[in-house]
Amino acid sequence: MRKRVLEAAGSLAYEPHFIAQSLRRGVTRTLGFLVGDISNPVFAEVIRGAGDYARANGYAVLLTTSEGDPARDADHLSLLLRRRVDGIIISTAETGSDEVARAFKNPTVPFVVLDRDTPPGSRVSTVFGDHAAGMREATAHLLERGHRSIAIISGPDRLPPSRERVRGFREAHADLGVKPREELIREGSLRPEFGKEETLRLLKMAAPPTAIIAASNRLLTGVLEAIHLAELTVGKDLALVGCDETDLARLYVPVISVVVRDQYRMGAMACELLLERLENPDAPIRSTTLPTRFVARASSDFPWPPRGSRQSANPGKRQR
Amino acid sequence: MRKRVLEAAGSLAYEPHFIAQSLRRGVTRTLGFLVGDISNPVFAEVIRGAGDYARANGYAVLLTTSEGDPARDADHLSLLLRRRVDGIIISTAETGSDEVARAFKNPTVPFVVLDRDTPPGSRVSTVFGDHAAGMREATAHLLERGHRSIAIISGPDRLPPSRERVRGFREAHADLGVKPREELIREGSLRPEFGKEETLRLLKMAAPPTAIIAASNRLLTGVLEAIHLAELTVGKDLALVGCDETDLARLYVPVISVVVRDQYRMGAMACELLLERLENPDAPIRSTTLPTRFVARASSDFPWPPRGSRQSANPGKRQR
DNA sequence: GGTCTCGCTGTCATCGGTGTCCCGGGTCAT
DNA sequence: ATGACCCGGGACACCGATGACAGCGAGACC
Repeated sequence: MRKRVLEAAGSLAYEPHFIAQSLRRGVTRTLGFLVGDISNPVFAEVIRGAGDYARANGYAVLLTTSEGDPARDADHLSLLLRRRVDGIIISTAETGSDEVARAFKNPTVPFVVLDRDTPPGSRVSTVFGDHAAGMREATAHLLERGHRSIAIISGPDRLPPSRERVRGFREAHADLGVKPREELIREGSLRPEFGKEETLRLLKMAAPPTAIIAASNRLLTGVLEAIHLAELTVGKDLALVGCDETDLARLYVPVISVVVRDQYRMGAMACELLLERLENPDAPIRSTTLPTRFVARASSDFPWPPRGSRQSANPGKRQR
Repeated sequence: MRKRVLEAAGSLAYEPHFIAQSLRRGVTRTLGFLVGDISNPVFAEVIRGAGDYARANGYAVLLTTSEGDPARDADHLSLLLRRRVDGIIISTAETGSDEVARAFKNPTVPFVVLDRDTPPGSRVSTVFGDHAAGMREATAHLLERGHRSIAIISGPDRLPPSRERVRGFREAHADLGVKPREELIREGSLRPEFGKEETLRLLKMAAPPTAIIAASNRLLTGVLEAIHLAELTVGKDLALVGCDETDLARLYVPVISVVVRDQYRMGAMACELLLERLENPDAPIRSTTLPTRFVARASSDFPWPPRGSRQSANPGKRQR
């Protein structure tokens, strides 16, 4: 009997009306994905990871991007809720918004937060990258090669990836009993211009750093711009380390060492945590941390001071 | 009276149930966006352009990506239709799929096709970039600087951007009455590996090209890899031109000349054409072409043969 | 006073799927 | 023979918004 019905349905090319199903079941099988900054190339992979996982489980993804504007975060959040998405993956703008914080504390649908702090009392799952570990490796690598004046340019302290990267940087110094020079730690913003300005400032110092760490792929572009402006050469005049596997890092000359994370997996993991809670409403809130790894390359993998350089103990007097 | 009702609705925080509205009105105010290749960084901008325009008009965007697999194109297309999107923007994989072609001929919702051929008899709007014009400029620029052996590495002939770029390349030669060397025109695939292999092959020739044009941003990464492998230097041993404003092009040393298009506008335009047909069901099918422009930079903007080079008329014997 | 026009109210069907309930007929075990 | 049980089938309510329509009372005008 069942078979006969299915056959008939097949021959008539019957497809259930998705909207009617949604109305009846009270479930749309649609997820919202709110990214703060889609112009960051690494997000393409996160989106792909989340989208693939969602689709494999019969969910579709509504994508919105707030371009770093916290007010838009809130707008898009309510837009997604109005559209009755079943759950939301969110990686907000640099600055948080009150409305978003409120939504975290009293969520109407399950949330998964990506690499962002959640206010105390939040009832949301989280996925973090273990950014400190990779940066610790990277810093250790530079220290081992002889650098003692390492600069790190990072985003604002309130963003976990930025904060954790600085933490890893400090830990690596502590591991070796070396005191980092505090004036070389520049935290502020993820905008490439910040990377550029801070690098220019660093390079103008009496005792400039011998190595620079750009603690985000977007900062790296600014740092490189500044290095070009200063007419210095990476791998010769100074060592450089970036974050994330981008075309730029892979194809720059010299190839740039980076701290990498598995973006695709982050997206898929966020989606997994979300679906877990959707399929089983009383599943507990979970938090996951995914590893990061340092990849040493020509931009930093050489002894300091370089062989045959006229570099003194004070690295300030650099030849061109 | 009307005011009193609205006030009451406001004070009760009443929000119409989106799904019920969709069912009743037969319209979801949701668009589908199917991109063939989301790992291409330029798509982030297209997506942003389309998303912004859609949102400004009360539409949301369901994003799916087929990662270059034509079978997935078809799957995702039917997925979008099952979800009752009101219209679809589509930039398919490299190879077309029969099902997709059929959908173009007999669309159940309005379609806008981005930079892709449509089979004869299609009833869809299209948005193209004027890739030939930009490439013609780029080629003329190289010819003016003295190059007579210019190679172009492009995607398959069936993709309009690839095909048009080669066309522009030929036109620029014809404009100056110069015959391009046919063996330097390499059409095949957009995969970076193709760019790498073809570049290696070109550089091994008895009379290698003095300038290389990578006719896509993804090919550029492969071309650069090959140039590094061959231990040549861009801007000295050969001139290089790429496509699209990427971090890599902007920050490579030397800065890479590129043919650029306004990605954001392409996305917004696609969305505009789609909404035009949604708001007015008997609006005619429209096609738009958006301009491209060549930006000359250090990687190509120098006379050939370079000053003080021992380069002969035959550019094959290159010094390192 | 009668008629006409408004504006407001309440009722109902519809969009399409789906869970529930009930009924009748058949099978099986006791 | 009787009750337990299963299966097919029909009827119906419901999800929430919304367009249509009828009914009704108030005010305007002749």
